[in-house]
Amino acid sequence: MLVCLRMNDSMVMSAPPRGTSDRILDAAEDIFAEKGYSATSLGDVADRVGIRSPSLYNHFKNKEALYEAVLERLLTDFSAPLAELDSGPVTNERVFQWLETIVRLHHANPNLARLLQHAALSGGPHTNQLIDRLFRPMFQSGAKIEDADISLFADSGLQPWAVMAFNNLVMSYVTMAPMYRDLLGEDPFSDKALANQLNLVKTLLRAVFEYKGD
Amino acid sequence: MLVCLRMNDSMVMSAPPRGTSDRILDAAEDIFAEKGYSATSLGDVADRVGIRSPSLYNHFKNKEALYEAVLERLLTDFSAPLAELDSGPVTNERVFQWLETIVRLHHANPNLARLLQHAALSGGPHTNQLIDRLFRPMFQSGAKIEDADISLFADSGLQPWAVMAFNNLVMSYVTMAPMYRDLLGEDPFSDKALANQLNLVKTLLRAVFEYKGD
DNA sequence: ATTAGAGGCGCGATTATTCACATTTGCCAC
DNA sequence: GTGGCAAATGTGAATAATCGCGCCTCTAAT
Repeated sequence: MLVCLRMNDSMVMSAPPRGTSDRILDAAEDIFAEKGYSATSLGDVADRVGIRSPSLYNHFKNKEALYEAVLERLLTDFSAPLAELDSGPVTNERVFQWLETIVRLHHANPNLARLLQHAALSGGPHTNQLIDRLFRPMFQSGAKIEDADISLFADSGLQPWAVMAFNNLVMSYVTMAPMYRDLLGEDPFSDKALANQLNLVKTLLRAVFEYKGD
Repeated sequence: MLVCLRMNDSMVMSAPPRGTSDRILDAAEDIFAEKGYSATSLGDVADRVGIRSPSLYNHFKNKEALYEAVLERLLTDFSAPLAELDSGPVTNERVFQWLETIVRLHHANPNLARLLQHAALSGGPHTNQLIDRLFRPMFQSGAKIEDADISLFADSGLQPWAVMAFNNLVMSYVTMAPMYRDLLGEDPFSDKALANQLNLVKTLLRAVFEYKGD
């Protein structure tokens, strides 16, 4: 027996405004990020969306295509803010901006870091795609270093490793978050924790800049 | 047709000296570290050992018990060298030793870091066990900080976060190793890379110690 | 001869994927 | 509005592959 045959405006507004495809992407992103590609079952994804797993195939060709779509959406979200920082010479100030940007991005959505970590661990075929889109721009951007403070690691050829080290510092905070919660008894994604992380990581960067070698 | 009915001494020496149980542990450790618990199939483990998967049950009760054994062996390997550092007051010099020790340990066997990262990502029931055995001793060891240089983060309550940051720096180098290989074109586990990593991470620590705040 | 350890067989559960079918939705002529 | 039609989107059933795991047999070394 049907009670309501027609929807009025208020019902439209209270309903989730996102399409099914987007809701599938949301659910799949979370579960892929948590369990990795092969341990994720399409049944789990479908359950979270509230549909049966065969219905997924109305929106995505197969599991691999769903993963690619999740990755694509994440990469575009992260690439845009980072591309802004790629113009002009690399200065002391710009490095601080870059660091603060990636900290805030990964706090706002931890899933890219988690997906990347899964890919790196398994060494699967998705690894290269992530490298090309996220990391290679950081090194082959024609950006020249002009600030003398950054020359600490430049001499010894350690600079790319140092950049990756700071990047890992940020990403591992996110991928280790459940452990932080249990170990230190604090929500690692609270505003307070974000401020802590920003403080810590910028202090570290400042120490590097002000440390004039041995 | 059997050609050799009895083994002589030279044959014993040329054969792998380890028992089947140990070879299973070796194989399982690698595969668990690579794919995580649920994505690891006992068939893969058995294949690498060179036996059929039901034979595994002659040595381990089930998949979970095999994982526990792998974890136990890794934890004992890592706990011993770190326990040495836990006696006496925490000095500047001792922190450098701790850092060098964990870098060398994780280079010698990257699997613990990978296993830990998988556990942290999935937030599974193994996480707490790892926390208790690896990290909690680092914080609740009655060790008192005596060296004034370490007081940088002590005031702001950031110290445990700073310790975890340096720890993550080391572990993420290992868990991201495949990505380093593709991105920088170098073997991340070569002796040269180990020296690089030690140089970088100790420079960072020295910078923190010599940086006297804002 | 006893026994540890390996192989073969197969059950039951889960997985990705397909297919045939039901239902809803957007749209257009009237 | 109304009727109808096609496309989009849902469902249950079925398939083939894989997985963890138990049972039984065989073999080789003590």
